[in-house]
Amino acid sequence: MRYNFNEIEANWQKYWADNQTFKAENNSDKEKFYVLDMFPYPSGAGLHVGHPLGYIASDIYARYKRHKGYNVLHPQGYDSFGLPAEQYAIQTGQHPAITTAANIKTYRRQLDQLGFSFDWSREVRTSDPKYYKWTQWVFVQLFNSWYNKDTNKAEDIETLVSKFSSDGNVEVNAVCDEDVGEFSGADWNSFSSKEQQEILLKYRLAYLADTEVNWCPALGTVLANDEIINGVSERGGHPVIRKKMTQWSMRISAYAQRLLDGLDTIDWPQPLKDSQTNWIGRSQGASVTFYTVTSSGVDKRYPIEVFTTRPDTIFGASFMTLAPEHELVAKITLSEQKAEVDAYIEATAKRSERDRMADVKSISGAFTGAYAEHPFTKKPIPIWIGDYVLAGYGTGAVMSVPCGDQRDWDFAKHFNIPIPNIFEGIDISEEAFADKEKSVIANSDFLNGLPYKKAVKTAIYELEKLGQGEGKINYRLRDAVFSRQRYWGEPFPVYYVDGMPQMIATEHLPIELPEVEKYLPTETGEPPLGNATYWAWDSASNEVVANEKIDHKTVFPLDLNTMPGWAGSSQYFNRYMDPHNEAEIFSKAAIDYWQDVDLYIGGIEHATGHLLYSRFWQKFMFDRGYVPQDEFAKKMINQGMITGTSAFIYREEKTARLISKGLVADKKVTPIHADVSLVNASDELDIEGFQKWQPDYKDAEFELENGKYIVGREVEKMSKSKYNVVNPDDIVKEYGADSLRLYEMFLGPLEQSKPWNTSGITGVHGFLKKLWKLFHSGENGTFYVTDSHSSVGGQGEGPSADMLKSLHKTIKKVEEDIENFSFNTSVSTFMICVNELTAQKCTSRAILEPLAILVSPYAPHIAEELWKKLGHSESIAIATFPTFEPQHLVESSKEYPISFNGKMRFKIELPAEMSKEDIEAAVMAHEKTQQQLAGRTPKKVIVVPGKIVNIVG
RNA sequence: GCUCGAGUGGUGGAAUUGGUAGACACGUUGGACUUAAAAUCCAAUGGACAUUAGUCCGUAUGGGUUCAAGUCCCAUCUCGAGUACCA
Repeated sequence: MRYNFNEIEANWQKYWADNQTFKAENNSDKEKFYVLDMFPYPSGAGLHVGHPLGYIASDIYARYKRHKGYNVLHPQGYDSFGLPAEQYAIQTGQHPAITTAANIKTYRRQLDQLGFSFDWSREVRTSDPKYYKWTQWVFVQLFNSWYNKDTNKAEDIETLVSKFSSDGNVEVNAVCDEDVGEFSGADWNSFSSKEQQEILLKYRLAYLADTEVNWCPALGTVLANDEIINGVSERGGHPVIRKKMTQWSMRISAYAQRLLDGLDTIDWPQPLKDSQTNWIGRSQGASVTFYTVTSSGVDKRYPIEVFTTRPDTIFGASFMTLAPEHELVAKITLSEQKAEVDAYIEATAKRSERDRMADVKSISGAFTGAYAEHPFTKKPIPIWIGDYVLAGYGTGAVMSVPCGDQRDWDFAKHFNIPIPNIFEGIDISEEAFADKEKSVIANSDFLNGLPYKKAVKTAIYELEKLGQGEGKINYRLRDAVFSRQRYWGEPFPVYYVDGMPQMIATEHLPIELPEVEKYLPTETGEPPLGNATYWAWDSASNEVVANEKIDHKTVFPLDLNTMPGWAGSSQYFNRYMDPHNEAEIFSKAAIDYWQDVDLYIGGIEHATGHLLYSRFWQKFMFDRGYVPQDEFAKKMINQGMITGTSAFIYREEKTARLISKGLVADKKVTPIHADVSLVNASDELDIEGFQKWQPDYKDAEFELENGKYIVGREVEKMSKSKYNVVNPDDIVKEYGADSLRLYEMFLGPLEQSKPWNTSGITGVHGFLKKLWKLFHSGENGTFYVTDSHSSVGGQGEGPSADMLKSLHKTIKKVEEDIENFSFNTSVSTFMICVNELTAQKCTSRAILEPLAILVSPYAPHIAEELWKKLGHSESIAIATFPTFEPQHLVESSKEYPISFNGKMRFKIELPAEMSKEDIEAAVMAHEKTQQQLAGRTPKKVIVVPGKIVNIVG
């Protein structure tokens, strides 16, 4: 009887769906285990073989944990808001909801055919109003919160209001905008409601502010820092410019230190932690205040605050540099320098972010004519502006120490500014000396002779005495812009009264996305929601009404922006715990039971986006008492990418002939992608198929080698445009889902990226066939299993000692491998096991039953089929994972005295199944080892057949 | 530039705390079965010499520690990922 995988798989998938086999209960006496995948964005292209890699791994782990007796939560859903559906809508007029629904259908079919054990009853979609109701709700909670530095957590905004009305803001230690002035309790109470609202906005965790944003004209929207790669947009690669706009922002900077500290408490991959650490960019140093010198012609003693990590080099500061955008520039520039400075500012503003980054080498700047007083020497130092100082980092101003910083050195050299040397015995005539650990300070008054660390401390101490500085920690992490000028995203539950944002109460949520005729920005440049005619809020009836009813008395305009992609993905892992709850985001009982994610598998590309924002939201939710854990995922695994193996044909430039790879030599050729499905395993091109696929080459002349056209190969990212996409549907049809699952695991370590190569799948497919054949006798194809449970190694039809050994070796290895996520080596272990059992013609139930359970996480369908044939009525999903019983390998270990060369004696520990003679033979075979052992007296030598495993002592 | 990570056959990759390097699989070659093909099964497969036994060389390169190094240490080279005027 043939191994008919297609039939078997379809049957079991239906059985699992009909019986809701993988439904997780929120009430269970079992210990919980939560295995989470990053939910997919349902793109129009469907899945390729690279996408399910992480899902297969998490499914293996989830099934394994179920076998181990855990109540496993393994949900799946869709991150279904996003740009591609919107752009498709712009081009075709098709509503994004329709394309999204169609794409989800394809995804679901593709996921189902791979046999995943998802609990689909908990499916969420971020674009579903029932879901985004709670995304909007979290936003409202953020709006209604502020960050108290004294308690080091987020608190209800009402606690801030009551502080303001009793004592003003002087005693309040909050994370807030920098431009809040001081006021007393009496002041606060005398402010108008609008003034109060304006002040509160500067404290809220979700706040509205005029911020300089990354504006992408081509996409017509702003982008967060993590959505920009090398100065162009991540999606589409369009240029990005700086622009001031009123935007919603998230005060994630309040959590910078906690986001760093939290990394020590979670088991996440080191590269991922490193990239979050770099992104947060903590740097410890000092803030120093310089004052402008009035005698140089400036009208006032303006303070200029700078941030430095090297306060020890303060005596080497020979000038200051301000960012061209710095607000003081206009105030301090002397009239004779004004023309030059203005020209420079204008020139910088014109340069796009990209130009500025591409052109790091060229040095430019302008002198303001003003001077600042050095805090210690009291000597005047010139104030310059230069675009190497960034407005967005620190205070946008630096004290320039050319002898200790290469950029300052280059700037000083270029503009002929003196470079005083403050390092003992260091030559700085060719470059700056930045190695702080090796520096000893000189020419620096009270810092002379001090090493780096002491010098820093002393400098800060002296600055504090002067009242001109203090130790400070600076973070690179900026607040996250939260508004997008797009259609296909969560609308804000916000309307505006007198220009001030008002939140819509929970009971009136969700605010559903309005219908629009066009998905493009309006002619006046408003976001796409500006096209909606039914988009105003009636605060009397609490409902969305038509724009024409706006009267600014009870009917007000709604916010025209939508939320960014990461909004919906920042709380989905918690919503899965109680996805159908309409009264709460999740019940207390549900979150208390499930707590957090035990294993999260997904791509590292979300390191500074989704994964950072989600940690921020979780910490916020923790502060406000909604969740019991302040990190949402205990363990994280980043699966590698499966790359494609592209095929190339070579067109000779002059003749347009298509030349086989081996004949190209040094001819000038253009490589052209060929569809990988037209190439066989020996890299031979199906010429006829190729011409059918690309009719342009119908008459092309092919230059063959040995009558074949051989293509070139290159490993690239799998993508439609490279014609190297392998569709899992095709693989499943030909080899079955179990083969695909096994093969993706067999391909290599989970965390590593590796190229796809379809021809290798025959190896694991052969394994499954062998497993099948083991218990189906050849002639009539009947299922055959010996039921005898006679003793180990005994006569009759029970399992032999060798069979038990094969099985238990496998149990041990597979269990260890699953716990370590080394799925590739456990697949090899299965193959060895089945080969050994086949050689021994094993038909014993006592071997087959545990083996079926063992294999079932990897190849669930065939395992279920065997399980059923063994006479079980329940699904294998609830079977118990076999335990390793070492007595089948080694019944006991004894110690034997062994002598070498008649001289040395030591005891060895050996398995009972080996005779003393065997051991001696094994040891003697290692002549080298013997020689090397001479002169030492090991306490113990651990031996397995033919091998010395360890020498102790 | 900085921060991580990695270099093992023709290929993907194995190798517990240092303990027979190359498991397992692909590919290749030869054989069996077949009219033929597919499928299946068997054998060989790091290199060199020897073809019976065997010997020598081999984990990017050069050193070092150790009885013993793919594994630990130092230096160099190469590749990959992230980040980039962050003061």
